[in-house]
Amino acid sequence: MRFTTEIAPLDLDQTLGCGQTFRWRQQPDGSWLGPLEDCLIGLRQNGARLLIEARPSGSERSAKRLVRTHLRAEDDVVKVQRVLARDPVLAAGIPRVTGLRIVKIDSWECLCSFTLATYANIPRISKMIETLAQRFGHNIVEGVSAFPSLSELSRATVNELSDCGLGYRARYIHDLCRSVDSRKLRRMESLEYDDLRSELMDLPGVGDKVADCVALFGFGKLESFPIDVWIERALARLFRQRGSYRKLRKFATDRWGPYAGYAQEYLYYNERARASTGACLFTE
DNA sequence: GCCCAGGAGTGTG
DNA sequence: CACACTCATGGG
Repeated sequence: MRFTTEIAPLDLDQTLGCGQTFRWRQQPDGSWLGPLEDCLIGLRQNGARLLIEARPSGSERSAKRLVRTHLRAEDDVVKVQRVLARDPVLAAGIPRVTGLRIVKIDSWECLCSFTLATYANIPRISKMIETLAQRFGHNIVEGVSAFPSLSELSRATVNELSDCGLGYRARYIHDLCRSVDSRKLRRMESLEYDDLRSELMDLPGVGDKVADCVALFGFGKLESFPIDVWIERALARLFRQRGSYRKLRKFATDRWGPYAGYAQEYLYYNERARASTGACLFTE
């Protein structure tokens, strides 16, 4: 079953390919394939129109909602960009990333994904997540499995997790499964950013950066500003800001307030594009 | 082979 | 609070 939905502005390649998600794969024909909950979704962009294919058959009804939630279709990114464009450093580059959207990831999957993302490169992170899905998740269609639920992943021993190539992160995931339950996750959905952040940081393997990533992508807190090595470089080069996580986070919060998450996304995209192609959107 | 990765935890000054 | 050190491993 194929159908369409309208999300604008949207640049699917930028949004799904920039490294904020780990399970979307671009196909040789340019379309994107990835699992959302119990659907395998195929996406192709035609201007403002998004072509959706969903499997297995019978899942089409929920697929459109899944896609719109994942791509945060209701975000008023035009307003976000109008506000952020007042920033003299961001202003010049924003017209080139208008279709780059923050994604919304399932909170449990997001918590695990960014806990795994410590001290590993993106191809490896993707592989760790893929292996966990195949070994402990449930099958969606042939060859594709959903990310394991909390109860599914709780059955894994540390050794089994190590065998998935997690390294020292096996212990983090194992302990995470025993520090969280579905009731706690549901309650965290209702917390404001500050309380959510401190609760996340109480979890094993979750520090400043992971907590902010999970708050942003897993719980949709757009004021969150995760600072990784790329953002550190961007802040140093473009804004002459260096120092502790706390200090840099305060700089971002004071400067971009409720839209810090989108500012982070633009800076992250730019910094990585700069490293790989030399292209640079923002001026110092 | 070498380098480093969307860091976190722990111990020390 | 700031820094140093370790963690376990694979992708580029």
